[in-house]
Amino acid sequence: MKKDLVAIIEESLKKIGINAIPPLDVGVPPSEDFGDLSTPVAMSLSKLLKKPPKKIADELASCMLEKTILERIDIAGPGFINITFTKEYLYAELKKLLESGSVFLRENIGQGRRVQIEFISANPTGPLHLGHGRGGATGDALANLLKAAGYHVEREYYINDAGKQIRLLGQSVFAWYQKLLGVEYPAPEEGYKGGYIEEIAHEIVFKMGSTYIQKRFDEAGEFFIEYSYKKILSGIKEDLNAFGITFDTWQSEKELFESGEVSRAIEDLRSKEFVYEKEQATWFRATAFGDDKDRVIIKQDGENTYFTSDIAYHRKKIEKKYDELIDIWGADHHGYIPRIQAVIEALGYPKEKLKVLLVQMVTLLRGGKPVQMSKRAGEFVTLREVIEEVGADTTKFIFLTRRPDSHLEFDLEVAKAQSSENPVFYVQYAYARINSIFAHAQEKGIQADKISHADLSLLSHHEELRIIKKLLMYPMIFEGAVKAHEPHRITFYMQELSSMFHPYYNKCRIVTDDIALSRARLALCEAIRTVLRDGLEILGISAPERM
RNA sequence: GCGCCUGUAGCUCAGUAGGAUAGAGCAACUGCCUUCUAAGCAGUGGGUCAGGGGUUCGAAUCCCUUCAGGCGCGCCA
Repeated sequence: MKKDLVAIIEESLKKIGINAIPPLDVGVPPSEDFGDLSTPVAMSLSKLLKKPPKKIADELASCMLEKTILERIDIAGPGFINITFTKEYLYAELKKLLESGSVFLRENIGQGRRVQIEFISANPTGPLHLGHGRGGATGDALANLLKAAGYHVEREYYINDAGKQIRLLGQSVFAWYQKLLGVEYPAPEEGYKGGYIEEIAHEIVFKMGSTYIQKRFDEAGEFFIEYSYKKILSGIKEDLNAFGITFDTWQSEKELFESGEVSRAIEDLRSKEFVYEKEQATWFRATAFGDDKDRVIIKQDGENTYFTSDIAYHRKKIEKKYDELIDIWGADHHGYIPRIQAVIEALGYPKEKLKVLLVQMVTLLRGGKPVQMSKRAGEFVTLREVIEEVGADTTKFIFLTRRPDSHLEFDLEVAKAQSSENPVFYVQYAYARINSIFAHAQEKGIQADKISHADLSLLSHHEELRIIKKLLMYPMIFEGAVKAHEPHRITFYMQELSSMFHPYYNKCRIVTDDIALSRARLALCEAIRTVLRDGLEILGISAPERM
């Protein structure tokens, strides 16, 4: 719909002698009475052409008038050009939608370009919490969205299975293990304290007995570290499975060290003179690329920082020649962006190669009161608990009705209480309802194959035309969501479409004795179902056959 | 102190890359199930877009500033 109009406007602009065509702004007017689509192009050209907007609009309109798909062209307000399509055009486009389904709905914006999206990447030192859930829902939906738009998308989870935190995890479990066997052993300072630490220790006692009793940590540590993080990682994978999120690749940090990629990355930067020694430490010259200060990569004690492996990790990613890299981070890591972009540039790539999408913090509430969370103290509500309490679809939907950069209050009581009237069910119910209509139609003997040949011109009710127009706007919403990397636009569209379908259902009976009309209406339902399915699939939310 | 994000209806949030009369859900109130699913429908009320300046044909949106909240500013991750 938008594409056709843009083509017409461009052609008309040329006719009135404008060849340098600016990016055309086409949108939906504030009121349906104004028309189907609208453009302020006459106003934006006014200064350039030194003519009043209305005059330009008049000239454009007279060129556009000869187009047969346009029913009406109105010039309104300060110079808006409002256009209304003919019914014939709407029916023809609806027919295309019915015939080609997602091909019609999804603009091929990616053209096969390769994108990698890295998200969640929570340390395997404890279970996932709600913040990871938000990052997960967002990353997964964005991946689905870009894939639907013709990108070749890979989802990656980066596993921080090396370094200090993971050792601290092993020590925490080790201390519990000794304690369970009656040996007094000090828990590490700043160690992990959740109940899951004790559980893992129990498991080790059960499996290994007293093999490691009264050993020193540096004798037994490797076993405890490995066992613990692998256990936690498999728990994370189960949680992700319950949340309906999958990854294509899992990159281990440890492996980056073992394969020598970390040292190669450092040597690479050193050879470019972006790495130097100072005060018994090794530094990366981040200030050469606009960061506030240089950053340590090898500490005085000879240990690497987390940043060191991140350099190697991003080097590895960038050398895989993706067209675009997207990292999704919690907003508390925002200060880290200049540093990692400095790495990208130091490696000889434009910093735009990596896009970091920040997802804001989630405040978890129960009945309006904040739930205190501290990972190390072991006090937190896990993602799994939230999924079990309010449901995966509802949880995802709540995340996907917000912009990523909005601070989110997630009230467990509200999410649960609204459950029966939650907008997610409103959308899913529309889908289930349509299935039910089709089941009923089949009982009445209206065959599905006849629906595709329905006489769509019988869809003449005001409600029906509104719905058709809404359906035809989907590609436009889709395109906007893809370009802005904003899946939530799809969510809002889904709600709007559903809010047209339900009243229609109540007002106009779909299956009646009038076979021809029934077929036409079923065809419309089929189109709605197609769009709902497409949108829900992108959001990663289930489309239930019945409810 | 500096940096990033946020401030829109009682609550939770949208507002399409500056466009027309600022929207939705929830909550509140009134009606509707012998007909394809009432997780639905029809209707009512609800606003100093945090405050103040500026940019221009036009600002919730861009710039400056004040206020409020969140998060960062490690040889932690």
